Amino acid sequence: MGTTQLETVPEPKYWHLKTVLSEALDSDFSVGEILPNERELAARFGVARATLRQALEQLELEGRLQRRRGVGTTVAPPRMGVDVSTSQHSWPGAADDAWVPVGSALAAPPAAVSRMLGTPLGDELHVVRRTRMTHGQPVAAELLYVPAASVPELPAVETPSGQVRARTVLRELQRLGLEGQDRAVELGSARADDAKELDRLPGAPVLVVTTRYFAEGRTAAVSVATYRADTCRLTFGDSGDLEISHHDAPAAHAS
Amino acid sequence: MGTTQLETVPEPKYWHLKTVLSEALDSDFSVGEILPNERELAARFGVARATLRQALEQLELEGRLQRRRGVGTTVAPPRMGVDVSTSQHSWPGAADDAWVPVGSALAAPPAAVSRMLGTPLGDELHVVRRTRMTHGQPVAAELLYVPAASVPELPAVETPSGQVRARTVLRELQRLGLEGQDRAVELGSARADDAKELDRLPGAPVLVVTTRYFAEGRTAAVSVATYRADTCRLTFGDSGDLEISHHDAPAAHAS
DNA sequence: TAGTGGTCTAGACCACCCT
DNA sequence: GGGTGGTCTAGACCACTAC
Repeated sequence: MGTTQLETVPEPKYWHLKTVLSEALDSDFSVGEILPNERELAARFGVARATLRQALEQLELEGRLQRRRGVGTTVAPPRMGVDVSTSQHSWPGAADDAWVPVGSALAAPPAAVSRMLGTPLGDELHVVRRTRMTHGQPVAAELLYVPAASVPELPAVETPSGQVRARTVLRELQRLGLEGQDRAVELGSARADDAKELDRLPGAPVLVVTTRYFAEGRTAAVSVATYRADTCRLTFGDSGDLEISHHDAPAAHAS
Repeated sequence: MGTTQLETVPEPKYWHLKTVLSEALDSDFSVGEILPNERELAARFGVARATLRQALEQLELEGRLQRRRGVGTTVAPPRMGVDVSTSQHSWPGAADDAWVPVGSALAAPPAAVSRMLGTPLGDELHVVRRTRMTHGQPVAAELLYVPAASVPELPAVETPSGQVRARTVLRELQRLGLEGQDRAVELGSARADDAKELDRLPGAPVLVVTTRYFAEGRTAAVSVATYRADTCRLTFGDSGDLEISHHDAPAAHAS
């Protein structure tokens, strides 16, 4: 291990701060413990509050910290594994899969969803809102888009328009023979309504899971589920008990 | 008494700004086009540069923008779908799966990896670095951890320690009968070395895909792959041609 | 060398939670 | 009311890229 590096790269302060804080979290704090407030931490490290906040934001993004306005900053528990495996060949709302129907209404979907469903842009369809709970905490908010053609038996009149109607739409869906589904995951930021559902601020980072359900030779429904990125690790397969601490642990670097 | 409360909730400036910019991107700009610089944009909207930057950061997080120091801010193309489906029952490096071996060395893995492999903490093992290219762009950097027990035929001496050795380790891996694998996805921030590989700044948001490979009744190898979160949408199944524009499009809100 | 985004500062005020 | 994190400002300097 030769003394390789010159002084070439001045590391940003917030980056160094993040490292220091991360190590402090490992050694001096336990889960749930609250940290000193931002003004004091900034003073203690001799930086501006904005700089300190940049470090805290990174740590929150990595799921190490949890910050709540009016309360404080606490050490977050390890991320929970949330199973999103696609193996189960069943419609949403079938065996009750930890999702709780919240409501339903007729509305026009975003353009991207229209495209996937092959419905004319601006066409209204059933939109079912559901929430996924794990350990008593909301971890995901979902919008399920169901074209009227997929639930032909459903009365066209829109009377209940609430939780009751949501259950009705889901029940009607089960009639269709599910032929397959596929899934995509990407990073997004929470819309205001999803953020509220997830107990986060608007713009919070989320993992967006888009699922297409196939039946009768076409895309019969589309689900857009937003998972809290700070608290969730999405698992595919039987890796639910995987325990990953943090990706930024001291790493082995291959040349 | 029709006190229809307007504006009881003042929307943060950066949030409103993000919305305005997002719409402008849709209507007035095309992919690859460069935006006015930050100082001018801030002046044009009558906000401080820091506030404008908060909006730009959000848009970059959502994959709408791309910013490069010394160059400018450009409109990003839609995210590319990257297949990470686990169906293919093959070891990494088998049918050459768009991954390019970069190097290999002996090193001690992070604690979380040791735990998954069941190797003593601090034990050295083979660490293979690979890069995944798509459309000529690097989209992912991977560290593949292989315990010596999984490649018994490999000479213990560490001579080549480069790309040659990486290929050797991968070739030896194929000898084992792969019994299964599972996968987990979570949000992380790029370490300095991964960031360099991905042509991003340290701390850039990445999707971390952790894969466990099972053989001979145990976990025979672990892969930690970090994908650029700004440019990639991870797809599972045959949804590679899915085209999702942006999750924040005008949405239908169910009650 | 000129222009870009990235980092940093030292303040101020606001929204929210608790007691 | 007192304390927390969230937003915002108006500057300054630095690192990088391209010409």
